[in-house]
Amino acid sequence: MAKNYWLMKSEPDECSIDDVLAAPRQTVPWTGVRNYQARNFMRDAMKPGDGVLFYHSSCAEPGIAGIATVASRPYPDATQFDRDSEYYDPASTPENPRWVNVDVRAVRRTQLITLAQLRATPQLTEMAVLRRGNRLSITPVTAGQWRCITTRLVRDG
DNA sequence: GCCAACGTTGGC
DNA sequence: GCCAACGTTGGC
Repeated sequence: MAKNYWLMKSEPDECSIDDVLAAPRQTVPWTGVRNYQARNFMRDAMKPGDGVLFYHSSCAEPGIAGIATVASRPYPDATQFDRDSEYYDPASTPENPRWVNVDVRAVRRTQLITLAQLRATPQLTEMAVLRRGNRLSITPVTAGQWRCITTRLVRDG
């Protein structure tokens, strides 16, 4: 099957692209997703090797800060069973887990492409993350959008 | 801190 | 199944 492409939001205060690059094997488990639509993307559509635009949100300069890749199949999110975790879900059981995550491996940090720059790019006006009121932490990216953005990154660093 | 937008919850 | 209330996200 062909590669899919995704945009994944992370608050840099929690986990920045540099944090992922500094992690063992430059890989982190993408835990804590508690939205069904975002979960379903991981569970049903993501494959190892898919391309990821690493987006920094809820920060001074929101935008795409790096390139990453999906590094595992989906598996149960361990934080849902951890009573001490802010992501603990008492309604979920190991026999019937509600939440899953994939692993994400950072490929490289890039020059920041700001939200304003994304909005100003005519080829990107249809990007899901730019839609009004969008709150999804994981959104699909088309091959054309991926090409537009990564080409720009190759050109500008 | 504000607030628009949207998801979830729970009473009915 | 409806829908109001509430909570969360996330840019500004």
